[in-house]
Amino acid sequence: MAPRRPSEESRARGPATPCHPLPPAAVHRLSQYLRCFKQLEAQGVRSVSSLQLARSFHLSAAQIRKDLSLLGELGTRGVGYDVSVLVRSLSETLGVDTEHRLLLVGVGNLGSALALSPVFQRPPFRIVALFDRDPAKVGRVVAGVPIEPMTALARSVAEKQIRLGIVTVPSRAAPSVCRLLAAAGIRGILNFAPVVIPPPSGCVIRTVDLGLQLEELTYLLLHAPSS
Amino acid sequence: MAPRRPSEESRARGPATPCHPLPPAAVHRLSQYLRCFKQLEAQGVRSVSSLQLARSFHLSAAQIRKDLSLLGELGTRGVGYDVSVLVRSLSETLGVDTEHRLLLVGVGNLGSALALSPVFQRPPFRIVALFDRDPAKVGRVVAGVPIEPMTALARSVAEKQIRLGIVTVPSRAAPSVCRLLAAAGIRGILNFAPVVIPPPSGCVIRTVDLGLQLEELTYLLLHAPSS
DNA sequence: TCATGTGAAGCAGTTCACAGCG
DNA sequence: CGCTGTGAACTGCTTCACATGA
Repeated sequence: MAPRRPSEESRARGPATPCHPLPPAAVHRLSQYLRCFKQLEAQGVRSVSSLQLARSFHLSAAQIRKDLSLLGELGTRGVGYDVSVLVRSLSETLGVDTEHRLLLVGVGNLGSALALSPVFQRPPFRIVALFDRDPAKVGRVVAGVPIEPMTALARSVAEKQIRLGIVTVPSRAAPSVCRLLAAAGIRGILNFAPVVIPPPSGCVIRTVDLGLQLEELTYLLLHAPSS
Repeated sequence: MAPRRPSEESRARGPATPCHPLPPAAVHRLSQYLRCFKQLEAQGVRSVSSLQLARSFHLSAAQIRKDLSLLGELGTRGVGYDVSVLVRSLSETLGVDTEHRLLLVGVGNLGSALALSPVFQRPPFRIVALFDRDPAKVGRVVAGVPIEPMTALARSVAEKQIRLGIVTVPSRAAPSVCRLLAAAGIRGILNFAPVVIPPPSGCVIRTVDLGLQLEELTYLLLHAPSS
């Protein structure tokens, strides 16, 4: 079924990333898997079976096999998967085998905290530019990066070739900031303001909404086991 | 279609919370809808049709109608929906018509930022207790709440009747902290540490993982329109 | 023999099209 | 006539069961 050429040179320089239209649900899980594979790698584990993985991840073994088979035949029948192969393959598919430079707009409490987060203290993600509308903040340095005024945004994006952005401005300002980023060439945005933002063309916006997460929890609390 | 078993005890309860087993995907959207309805209400809008809503939310009208019909017949045929009815009904279903007291463990950069977030400055969510392992932080006041030592956790949960928790501790500590919370009686946890945590019985854990969100974005960047 | 990879079955969620009601 | 509410078709994801190959 896999519409891939069974040529022997499987690790050739050519696109081992054959324009995958992976199911979104699978992408999410692959990301989780990658995290766990890296953990196993750090522990010195060389090989795992789908059953072992299932127990660690609290998922089904069939699910894991199907997800991994989407990337090609990564395992060895009768044996299992080689952890380092998994890490390499997943990293490549998800696009995290190269560095990604990010900018962050809105250096308030949340913005500062995110900029200082461990995620950005090692590859592949690195924050290389900070912006804030408040002139009093401009010039201050957070996480080793100086805060610039909004007027410097477009130029920085072009110069530093930034394609990803994080938006931690008040809800009111978020839609216009996202439009601004998209216009400057940003291709993907992680937005922390609790508002629905009209998606600019050519730019994906993913909103992380604390209140929404909490409401889903309260629903479960209300309509789940043991009242 | 909602009442599959017409002769059961479906009308037994007065309140419109008939032990809904709503699809998780629908719960997520209802939460989003509620946000928008509140916004419309604040703007003075009294009535909307599913088509108008679809345009504002960037969703399909059929989806909205189906989701809302899960809660009963909230609309008026030929007219549309009454905004205040929607707000009341959704709030009740999601369980946000009453106050929810939360605790937060791990008052570092991220923890402090979350505690100061606008979400907690008005109902229904309120942070009423902070905890940190670091003795140097104990006693400090953040967002009007004093930081307590971990040893005070179980007692506070019981005394203040807290059922929800936010965990912003380092990944290493997160699993044991979650076990601790569950043992103390916490029923739902929002975890910000990028680790897979074995779900304790009787307690739902929802993990918000920044790195995971970013990886999904990079995948889209890599395998989506206009390279 | 073992665990993978995969068609096929099963299920959930979404979209469609129209019946029903104001 | 307009818009909701909803069975029915449809799509896509998950689970199953087994053939495949080390």
